[in-house]
Amino acid sequence: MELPKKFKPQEIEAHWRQYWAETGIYAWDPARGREETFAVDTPPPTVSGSLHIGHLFSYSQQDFIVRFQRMRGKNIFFPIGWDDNGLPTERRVQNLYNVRCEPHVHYDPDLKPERGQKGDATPISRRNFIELCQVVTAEDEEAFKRLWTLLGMSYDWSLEYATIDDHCRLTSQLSFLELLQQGEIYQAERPVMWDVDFRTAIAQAEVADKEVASAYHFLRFGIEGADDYLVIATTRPELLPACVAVLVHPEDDRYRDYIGKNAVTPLFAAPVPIMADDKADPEKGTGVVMVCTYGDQTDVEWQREFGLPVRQVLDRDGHLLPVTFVAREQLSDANRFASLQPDEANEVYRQIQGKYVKQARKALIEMAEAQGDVLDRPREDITHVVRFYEKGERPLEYIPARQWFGRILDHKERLIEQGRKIRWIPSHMGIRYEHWVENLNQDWCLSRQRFFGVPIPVWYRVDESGRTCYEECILPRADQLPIDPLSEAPDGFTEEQRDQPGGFTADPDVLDTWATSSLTPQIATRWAVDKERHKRLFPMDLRPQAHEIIRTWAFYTITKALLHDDEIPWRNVAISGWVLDPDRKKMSKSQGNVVTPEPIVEKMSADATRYWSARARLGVDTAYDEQVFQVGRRLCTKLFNAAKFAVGRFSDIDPALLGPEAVTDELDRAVVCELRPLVGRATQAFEEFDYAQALQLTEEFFWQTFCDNYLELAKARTYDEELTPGRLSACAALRLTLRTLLRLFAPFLPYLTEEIWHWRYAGDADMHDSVHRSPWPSADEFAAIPEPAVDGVYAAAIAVVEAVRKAKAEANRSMKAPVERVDVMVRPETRAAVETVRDDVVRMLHIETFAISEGEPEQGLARVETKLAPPEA
RNA sequence: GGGCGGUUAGCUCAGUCGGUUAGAGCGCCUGCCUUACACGCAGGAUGUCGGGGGUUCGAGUCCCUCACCGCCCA
Repeated sequence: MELPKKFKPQEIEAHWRQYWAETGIYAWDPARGREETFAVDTPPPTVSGSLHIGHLFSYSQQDFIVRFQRMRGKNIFFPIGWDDNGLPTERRVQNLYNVRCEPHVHYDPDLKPERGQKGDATPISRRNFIELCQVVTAEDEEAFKRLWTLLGMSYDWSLEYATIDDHCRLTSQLSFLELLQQGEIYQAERPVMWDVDFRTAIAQAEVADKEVASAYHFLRFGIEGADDYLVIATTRPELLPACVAVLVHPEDDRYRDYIGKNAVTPLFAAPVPIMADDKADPEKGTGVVMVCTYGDQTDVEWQREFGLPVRQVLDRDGHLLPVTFVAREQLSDANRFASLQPDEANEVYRQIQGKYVKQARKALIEMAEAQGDVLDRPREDITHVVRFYEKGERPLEYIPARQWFGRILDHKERLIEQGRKIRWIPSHMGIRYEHWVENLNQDWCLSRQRFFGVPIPVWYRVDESGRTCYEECILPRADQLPIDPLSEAPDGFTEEQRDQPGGFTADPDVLDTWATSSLTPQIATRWAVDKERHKRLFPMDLRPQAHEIIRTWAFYTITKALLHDDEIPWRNVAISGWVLDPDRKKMSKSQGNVVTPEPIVEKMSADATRYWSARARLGVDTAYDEQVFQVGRRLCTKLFNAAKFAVGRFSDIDPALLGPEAVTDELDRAVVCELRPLVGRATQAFEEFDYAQALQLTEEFFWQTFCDNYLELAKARTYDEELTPGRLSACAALRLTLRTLLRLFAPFLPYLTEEIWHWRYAGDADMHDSVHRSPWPSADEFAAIPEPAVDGVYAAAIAVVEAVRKAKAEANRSMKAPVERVDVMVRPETRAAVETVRDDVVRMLHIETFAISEGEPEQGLARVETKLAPPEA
């Protein structure tokens, strides 16, 4: 094979990318046993999210570990999927086509909306909407797949899945039915955290706290039967009509006398009890708090604890519902709004009814100002923390709704135990998991009032009066899955009976995307359809992921594994850090500091990109720094050149003459002695998932020991005209050392190492055609090479070389400048080592006279005096 | 407010069990086209290891404390 003259990474990478695809070297072998298998559960990326440099970073980090394990002989199970179901896709479709899903709109088979339309969003049917989602995700998946391939990810593409595909829907629905049967899933009507824009319930894991500007409004509440008032401070005056009680702290002397009386809300004149509770913070506002339906989580708790009435004023869009105030004696279950002055209250409410929260707030405050005796004092601007849906734009509301829930609060202790059985890298990430579980305070809300997701596989009976009987679920058989209850009728019913008295109705909701994403191990093992295969792959060995999804992906996956299999899902979790912008800020689309990955790979090469990722240890955030890519590129160039040279020195010698037994020269044996601990340390680092350390050690050895020193020392012998033992020894040592280094670099630089491998190593009997299936280096390979007879051979050579080089540098002379005389003084015990390397040193440095004497050097191994030959005129 | 992580050369980062004079790369300076590589080679300069206190024969490393930065959770 003719060696290429110039290093052209793009050509090399394109070539080997194709080779890997054709040879299928990354395929999992289902025939091999569990103990020799290494199974990886990679979180499928959200394809509708934008690709960014962080993807390259964390996904290549998992590939380093996987490639190491593959070379250790493991049968790698490394599937990849796409997380396409859920809100990000829906939102992307809405924005892309300017459409809005309206379930009551009829399906239009010819609908072909154009992208980038302006104006009001077009309402389209649920089915049309889902079809658009599928179009968009298919495109996005291609973009991701292209990037992973470009980057050299060693996935087994035959295991590819998408969280909305048939198999994933089947798995997710089966999980739902199993847990329902186990009693781990239940229905309840209760206030849930609700995003008014997306019109859906969400779970605790999807909440993001944000600091926002707000204001306390100080409202005077009258006291029933007394000419007195209390001042409450509220940031949500629009909920005044929903007020059901007033609370103070039991120890708060200011208000002790009011407890047990009734307060009267301003504007609405609703009588509400004044009660005491520890959770009323005397320091906050005036120390008097109004309880509403529902201002926040505490309101929900107070309502439940005190059995307070529910006065729902917000609808699912965040508008104020129509309500009517009546006199207290006319109160009924259907009408819970009491007022001492119903006419006035209704007049006030009419001004805010139908408005959004913010406008209602404004209108109510204006009315309060107009009344004169309602506002106690001017508003006080504050900032406070408000809960948002992580993808939402307006604060969450608490809206009562019937939902499916998964029991997690009952299992907190066990979930913490499960977390402790898993090795977290770095270990403090496990603490974050524990804290998350400890702080859980709600069961998992599983229902989403959305469209592009896995349908909840449930129908309900409709009784003769047309009422939906939620307590009478009709469930599909496992062999019917996946199923869409909105388009399929349950056994024993016909489609005509849908939504009819005496018939059935479908649960219209889809599952939380995490209900499916939490099953990625089960999806990949095919738990739903092949229990035998599942057993052979589960628990998996590794879950690589980023730290922001510990509370979601890791947590829910651990939960599902516990509930289904009473197991941990994986033994190790490797947490990658984030890529920050050069100012150490988190990259985000809104800040405009996102780096697009594909051009980077094309410009820098995949290997250089991977080098950059490999320099960062697990869990450590990294500032985006193009200089590091340059370092990677230089390393590649250096490796290319060094390999080309080394291979060129031995390529015309029969490899049979270049086995370990040919390494007879003491210096060559000494460099093998340097190599041995490198292999040991790099292996150990990799075993501890510290690929960065392995790379650093390898790189250091390669550059300094191999290139700068050993190659130069051995070079002269490789130019011997005859096949002398010295030449053979040098060539054999070069061949073996480079062969080892290539494999140590292979997980990081898969393209270049594969290229070089195929120059001369692919045919080695003890190796594989591909460097990536060849065995990871071990000390056994060098067992046939004895250690040098005397100690310190390599160090002795370096001591002399460094001194002479320094003399040349200080004289501003070329490194090839001839040296008239070198006098080396060493301790007697070092003399033999210097004698050993004498010839190589003399030839390398162009020394005419080389004298060794014994003595006591002031510092270091040797005192070296160098006399350069005079420069030629 | 609670928790976790970090703070080492101008920049980006290593630093093993507490042990010699604290390291690398980039950048900077001085040279060198050397039969692999100038994307290279040789040499050089560069530190209050965030501050303070403690343990120890000895602390970048262990303990306490403070400051600042980031993240997670209230």
